[in-house]
Amino acid sequence: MLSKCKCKNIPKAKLAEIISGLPEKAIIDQLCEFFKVFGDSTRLKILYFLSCNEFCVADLSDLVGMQQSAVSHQLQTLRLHRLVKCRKEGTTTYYSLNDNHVQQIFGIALEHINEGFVK
Amino acid sequence: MLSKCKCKNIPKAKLAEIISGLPEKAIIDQLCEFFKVFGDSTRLKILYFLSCNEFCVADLSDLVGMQQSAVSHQLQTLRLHRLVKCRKEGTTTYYSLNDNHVQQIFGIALEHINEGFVK
DNA sequence: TGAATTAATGAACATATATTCATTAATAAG
DNA sequence: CTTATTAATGAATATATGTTCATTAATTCA
Repeated sequence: MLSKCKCKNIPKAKLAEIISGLPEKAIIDQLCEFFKVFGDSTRLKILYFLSCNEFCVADLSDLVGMQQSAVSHQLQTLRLHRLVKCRKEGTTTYYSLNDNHVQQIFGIALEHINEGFVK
Repeated sequence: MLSKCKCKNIPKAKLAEIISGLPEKAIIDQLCEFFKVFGDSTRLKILYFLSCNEFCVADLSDLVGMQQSAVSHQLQTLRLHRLVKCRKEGTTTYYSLNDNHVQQIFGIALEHINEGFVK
């Protein structure tokens, strides 16, 4: 490990500890997928609106200004990642947030963004 | 707004409030970009290692098992998003975390993932 | 000055992904 | 039963993005 590198200012024991502390691939992949979900403006808008109230697909379509199909596809990925849940009433499907972490995540992200203007 | 929708179970006043509360495009785009940075396994690994210690590019290249160029490109994006900072010493560049939110974000994301197994 | 080392950069390529279009499924209403 | 409505799905396309390869820049050392 670290064959070519000249950075020897870290004890081997600590280095081994760091390497063994790397989360296993499955965890990293899940983290990755989780963050990817937030990395799309349409999904972010949907999540914002659902953080205010439950909405049906047609509502969300209007609100985010995107076709029904596009919104439905995005809701599917949000569902698959358990960020939203839905209940059906006749032919309409009402979506709502399923994860209390969404708000926290947004808060931290906004802090980071705001710091960009301060610095 | 909400022309075709039958979901009238929300007062117009509240709806207007919700719509006006939508963060402006610039903010959403920034949020989006911020989360995209975390949506890549190579970058996640880099961030993990940098959360333990500072490392030079060659180190990180070995640690994440990826070519120097790939790591350098990813470090560039991490730098552009102010998640890492660097200091130069001769020809080597040492990178370290620049954002105290990274740990928090990871924590919340891990909570979400773990809940997936409980439910 | 010239060779070696480390990192950064640019172009090309391959893959991933968001959107659109068209269709289907499911339910409600006439 | 037929039509209308709402949402979900699949295929196709266009765009975005990560990695590699090749090169360049900057610094150190002989």
